[in-house]
Amino acid sequence: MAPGQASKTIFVANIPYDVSEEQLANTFSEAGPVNNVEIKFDPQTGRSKGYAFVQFYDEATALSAVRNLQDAPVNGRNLRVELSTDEPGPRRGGRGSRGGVPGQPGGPIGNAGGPGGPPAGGPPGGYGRPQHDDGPPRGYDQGFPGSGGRGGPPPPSQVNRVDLNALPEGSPVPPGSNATDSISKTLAAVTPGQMQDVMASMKSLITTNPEQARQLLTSKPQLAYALFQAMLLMNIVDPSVLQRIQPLSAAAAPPPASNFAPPPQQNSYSAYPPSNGGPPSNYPPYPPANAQPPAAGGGGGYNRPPPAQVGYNPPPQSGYGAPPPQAGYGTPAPAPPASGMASLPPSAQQALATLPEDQQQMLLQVLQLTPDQISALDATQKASIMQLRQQFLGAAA
DNA sequence: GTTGAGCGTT
Repeated sequence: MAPGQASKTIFVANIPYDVSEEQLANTFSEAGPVNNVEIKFDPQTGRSKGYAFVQFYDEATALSAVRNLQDAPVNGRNLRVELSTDEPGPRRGGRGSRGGVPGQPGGPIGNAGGPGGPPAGGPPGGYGRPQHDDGPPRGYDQGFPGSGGRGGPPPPSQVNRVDLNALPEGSPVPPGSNATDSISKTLAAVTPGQMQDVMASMKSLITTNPEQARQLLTSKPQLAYALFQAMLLMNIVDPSVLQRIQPLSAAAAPPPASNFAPPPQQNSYSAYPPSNGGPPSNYPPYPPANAQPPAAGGGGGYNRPPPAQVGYNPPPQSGYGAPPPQAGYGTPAPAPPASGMASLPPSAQQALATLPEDQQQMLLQVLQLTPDQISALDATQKASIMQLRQQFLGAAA
């Protein structure tokens, strides 16, 4: 290894036996995005050995953690924090497929099976390990499933940085329209390619710099809203997700406009606590344990629960109510108004006017469905149609 | 109580 190489991983000792990896992740995310946390367990007793390894995405953050969280009190003990010196890999008996020090850890992720690791299932010692993991058994992983190719922690050079201070304020909402209308219109003027670009960038930011992504989305709720809308348009997210978050949002805050839900704030993605300077928000110390009991799973570290259903699951393929934008649904060419449009509210007409004609036709049909016709559809179709109607008709839906 | 896995071979 290169001389003077610092480790991305810190060694944390003096951890109380009853502290979970999640708590540690939470604690150390104060220094920066945490890649992985692994408390070491005694395989015989199933008990924590009182120390852990916390991996960050870069050395600087690891150093910062050593400085800032040295002696941090956790459940009545003061953590001892040092840069880790040892590698988990090859020196221990096995033939090291992890030889040496990789430029980047290919390590903490990509474990196929479930064996090994500390007994997460049922430690005899009566030490109750908080149950949160399911899925990939290795460590506390950050990152999204799905496309993108690389699952591992990005090298610092690839970490996305957004200058949050340089963001434009956005344009004012035109009179006679509301924010959600404006967002819909803006989206309608964006080509699928652009939309995908934005998605990819956002995904990348979330993956590499979750804290900033959180700040971004929190401080620019219109972005969050637009992204969600885009995901619906692109069939990345099933419209039924809407049904699930809507009551939550409505209960949490009064709707800003007559339309539906504000951006999904702290729903399933309260990843990191505010390190500093973030917008005010209430964080639970760590995600409440109201999750469904996972099957005893997993060896290694703790996996931060992924955002519930909002994965990259391609929803229904066919027979799907919403118009899947085939090609160029973004062309902002103002088409001549279709005939039935007069029956729509002005804001809906405006929104429609930004769409290509074939889409206008389709939307008109959807918007003008009678309740009887709608109720004849299956649940999925109904959901997407309701979504469209709400989008274009607002309260009139 | 204080520096970490083993499986099994493209």
